[in-house]
Amino acid sequence: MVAKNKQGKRIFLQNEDCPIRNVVAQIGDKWSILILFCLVEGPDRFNSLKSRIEGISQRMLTQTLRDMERDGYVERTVYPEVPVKVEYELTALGKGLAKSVWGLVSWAETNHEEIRKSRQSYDQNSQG
Amino acid sequence: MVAKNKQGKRIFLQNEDCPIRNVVAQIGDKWSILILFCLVEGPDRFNSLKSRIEGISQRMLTQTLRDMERDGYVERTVYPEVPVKVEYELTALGKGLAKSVWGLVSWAETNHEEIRKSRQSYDQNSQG
DNA sequence: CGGTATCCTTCGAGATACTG
DNA sequence: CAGTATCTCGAAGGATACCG
Repeated sequence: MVAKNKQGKRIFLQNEDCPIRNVVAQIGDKWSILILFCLVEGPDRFNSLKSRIEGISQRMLTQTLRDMERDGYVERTVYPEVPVKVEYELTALGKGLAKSVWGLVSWAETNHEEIRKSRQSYDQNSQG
Repeated sequence: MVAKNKQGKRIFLQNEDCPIRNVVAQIGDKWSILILFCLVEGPDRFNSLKSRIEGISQRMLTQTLRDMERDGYVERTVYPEVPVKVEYELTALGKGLAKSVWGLVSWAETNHEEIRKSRQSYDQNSQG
């Protein structure tokens, strides 16, 4: 499962060994980047994240944090207080990811309006 | 629908006006980036792309190309020969996107192995 | 050659209820 | 507080057949 250039040379994989699929597809989900950028500011707790990211369900916050922990982007620390307190913090890997995603995000912010206009004009022309 | 920092300041939207969701979520799908990088090398035809991107179905190639055309990343040109020839080519916007995605992709390639190891160790520890 | 149209399965993700 | 367990629904995407 590979993509090739015109000379037939493999350019990258798309299976489970593919860096793109393993990184981009993972953080391309609905919530990962939002969580990533919340945690860039510093460690935060479960319910604080939940309230900062409007619209996320408890289930998806838990699941996305677990996936990010599994990938090594996030470290989870439990403080055995009563009631229990759990903090999530970016690892060095997570900070590196955030930094490298930032270029794409700022490009998106810069070009968002042009993209929106392109969609509008495309949708208008395909009405007739 | 916004994410906020700890002071309650909005940091970005997650609804239809959100640059991140509108760009990252779109190209975070299963095929967009693969197509994007195939077209970075130059214009290409439908069936050529189909054979270069192993595993993609005709349906998904069409659909993803249409979405990319709608966003303004790709320009579609029909040559009324017999049989018909259709070429897809990156626009300036598409080239800009490719360039800004490249940073993330190369980060992914660099750190892919570390991520893989993190997953392995996470999965081992959660077995017991 | 370059598509559409249709069917069908899988998976992401919201809602809700319960727990240490 | 910080989760887990189910249920459910809609969208994503593969397979297949047909078309200009």
